[in-house]
Amino acid sequence: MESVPHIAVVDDHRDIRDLVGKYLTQQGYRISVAESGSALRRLLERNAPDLIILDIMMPGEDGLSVCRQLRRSTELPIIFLTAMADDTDRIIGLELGADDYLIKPFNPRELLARIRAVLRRVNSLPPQREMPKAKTISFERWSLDVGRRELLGGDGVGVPLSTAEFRLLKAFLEHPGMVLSRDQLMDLTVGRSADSFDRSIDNQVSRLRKKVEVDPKNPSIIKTHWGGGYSLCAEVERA
Amino acid sequence: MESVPHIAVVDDHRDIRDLVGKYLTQQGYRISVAESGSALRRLLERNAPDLIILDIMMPGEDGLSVCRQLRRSTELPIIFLTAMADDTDRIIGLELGADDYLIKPFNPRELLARIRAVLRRVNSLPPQREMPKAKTISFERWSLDVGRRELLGGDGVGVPLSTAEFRLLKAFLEHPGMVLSRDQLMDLTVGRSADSFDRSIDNQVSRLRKKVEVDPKNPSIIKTHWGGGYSLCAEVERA
DNA sequence: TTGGTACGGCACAACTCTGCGACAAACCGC
DNA sequence: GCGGTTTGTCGCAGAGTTGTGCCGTACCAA
Repeated sequence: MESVPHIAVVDDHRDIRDLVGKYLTQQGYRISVAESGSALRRLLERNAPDLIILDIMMPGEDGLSVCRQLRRSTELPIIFLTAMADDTDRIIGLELGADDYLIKPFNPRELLARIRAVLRRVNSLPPQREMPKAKTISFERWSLDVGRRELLGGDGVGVPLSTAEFRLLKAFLEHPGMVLSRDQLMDLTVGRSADSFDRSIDNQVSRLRKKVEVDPKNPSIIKTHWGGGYSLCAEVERA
Repeated sequence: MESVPHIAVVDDHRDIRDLVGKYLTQQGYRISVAESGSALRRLLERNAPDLIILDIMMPGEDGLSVCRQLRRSTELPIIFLTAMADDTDRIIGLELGADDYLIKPFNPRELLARIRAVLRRVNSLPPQREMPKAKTISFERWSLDVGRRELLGGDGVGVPLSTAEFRLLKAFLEHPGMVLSRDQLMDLTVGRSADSFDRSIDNQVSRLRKKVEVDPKNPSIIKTHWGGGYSLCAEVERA
């Protein structure tokens, strides 16, 4: 989570999703919403969040079973946010592997504080001894050092990236080959949706191409899909 | 944490200590009790627990300041257990770096569930290898004497560092090359999270640069990453 | 070919983020 | 408590980045 933490809000009530989503967006988080467990699973496939806020009482699959299932495969932090007020419910929720449990009606600032507490714990980075960096993603003749936010050329020369460029490139590298619409790219980089005549992504792509492509006029790495978006066209290797 | 988790219970009321202690012992934990912040500190020296349960309202030093102080030096999980029921109190507690917050009167089973949730998270974390305690860390033409909290120049001249400066520098030296966000730096230095308009880190960086950089206006050791944070840009060597 | 739309790139304006001096609040040893 | 030190806040100036307008070009559908 080098950029903006990404939080998924799962609740069958639109107003709650909107409320929580809006508040957390305001607080600088990137938000995805889902109205059911299956919607959450679709979301996970596309774009895994750093934390999940989960309602319990939902029609169909309930939050507890969603949690149980998530825990089988992941360690994603989960915070229950629900109207069930009974001690026992809280205990069951926590026993299922949730990280925290907050009761509706809730104070948004408390939700925020709890989110931060959980993320703080999850992200606490262990001290590193050496410079050799952990996570780098290689493609073509480049390698992106995610921790250091630096793009290294095959010749070992570093190209400085701006924040937006870094996020954009990271978004591409995390979805290699996939055609990403401007809207998705906006979502992945700044966490807001593009209004219809937004050309900012085009611009960022252009800027990024200038740094990454051999011949920016004839891009070979970041391909344009007319009317669709862009895609990264390269073998990527994570190390 | 080898086999049995060790939990410290800090509360000025004997009955609470006994109650919680007994219950948790029954549940298979190893318990230590302390009736005040200073008692806790003595306990920490002898035998560090895996988790601390902390009351807020205590005569003398209150739980919040105990928490603040603990966070400066450790990442020990802390759960507040207290009668203060106000939202705001909870938020403050969590912002100070606590992991959870439970209100008296409480259901022991909920306490247990929350303890488990926190420990589960902590233990599932990175292999959290203990860093061999280095006495001094060298970089560029400096060496930091960690024990004496003193910065020695190549010419043997010592530069005094304030506490915050020392912590900041240490944080950088322990994560060389990494881009650290203000939030992470807050975490690493004072153990609390930064609210969005916090500029204190900028200031500390500025102050530190004045002591460390050859030309503070054109920093070469502590680099700024626009929109991202700061990073230490130097070979470090631990001894 | 022609019209309509989407994209590329340039340049500039607006904006956001940062550096840092100054000040005030908090802290600390006495 | 008291004076010195340290640390957080405010505010402004300056730096760097990002979005927008514009126009030329590429692409698609008749």
